Amino acid sequence: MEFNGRARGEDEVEMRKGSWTVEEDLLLTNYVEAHGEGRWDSLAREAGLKRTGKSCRLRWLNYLRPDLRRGNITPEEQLLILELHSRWGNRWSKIAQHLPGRTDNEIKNYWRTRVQKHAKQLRCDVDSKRFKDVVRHLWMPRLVERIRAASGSSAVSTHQSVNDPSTCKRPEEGDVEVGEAKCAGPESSNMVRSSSESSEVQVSTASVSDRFTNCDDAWFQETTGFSACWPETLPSPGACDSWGWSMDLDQSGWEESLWSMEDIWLQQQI
DNA sequence: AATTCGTTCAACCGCCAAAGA
DNA sequence: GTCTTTGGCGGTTGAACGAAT
Repeated sequence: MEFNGRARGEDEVEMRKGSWTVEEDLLLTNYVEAHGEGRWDSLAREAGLKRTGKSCRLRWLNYLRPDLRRGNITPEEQLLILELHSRWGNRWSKIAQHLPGRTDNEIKNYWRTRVQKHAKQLRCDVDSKRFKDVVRHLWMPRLVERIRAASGSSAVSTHQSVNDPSTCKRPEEGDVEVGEAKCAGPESSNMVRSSSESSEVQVSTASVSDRFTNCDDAWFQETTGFSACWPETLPSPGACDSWGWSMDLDQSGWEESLWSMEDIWLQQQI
């Protein structure tokens, strides 16, 4: 355990750093439950914790508060993160506001460990158009499919629904507002509202997936800023280099069961 | 069994803006 | 108007752990 000294008036208070002990967690939890959040610096002192206010705040928000959601990021949450990140970039706290029980730190870690890993595997920058296209055309449809499969409804041919205008459906009057855009479909139970940054935003995982399977590229580009450009003909599995990718997408573990290039190629042939 | 390597995530750091003195 | 304190945010680090060799 590390300490750092800090002058406070006449007192030289030694601040603890590093991992929190069970006793510290108890002290903080009991104090916050009795007195509420806020005034973290004085809270730390009054609770008898030799920690900075910032450290206490972080510990409470990221680990101790009772409404935290534990466990793996679900496909619905993944889809929402991808969607919101495409809109807002690295605004982790803003994104976290739309995932109840998840912290900005958790989402940031998810992005860095999972999403950036895929970009690295594809040998492209996470902010590049190519990677955004992969997210939009491979990853998100796959997530939608998984969500639909898990919910028991009939799976939609994602490629067709995204790219064939005849099967696409424009949002209609009365559909649910999502940011500046509209989407059709039922609301999920974890719908949240935020009125930050002047424009009211409503986002739900279900509405995002519905919108994704029901809408066309132009509309998607309008609402997300993605420049959709599904290739006219996809390369065969053995010809990935024509897309500039030498990565073997058949290998297992590309976001669990994310589509292999062969899956996509086969769909193209149907 | 021991060692190396890769991944995950809790915690820290630095910067910035808002509030208060 | 200026300085100080406080809290919030995004970026980064490092310990812990599991998998691979």
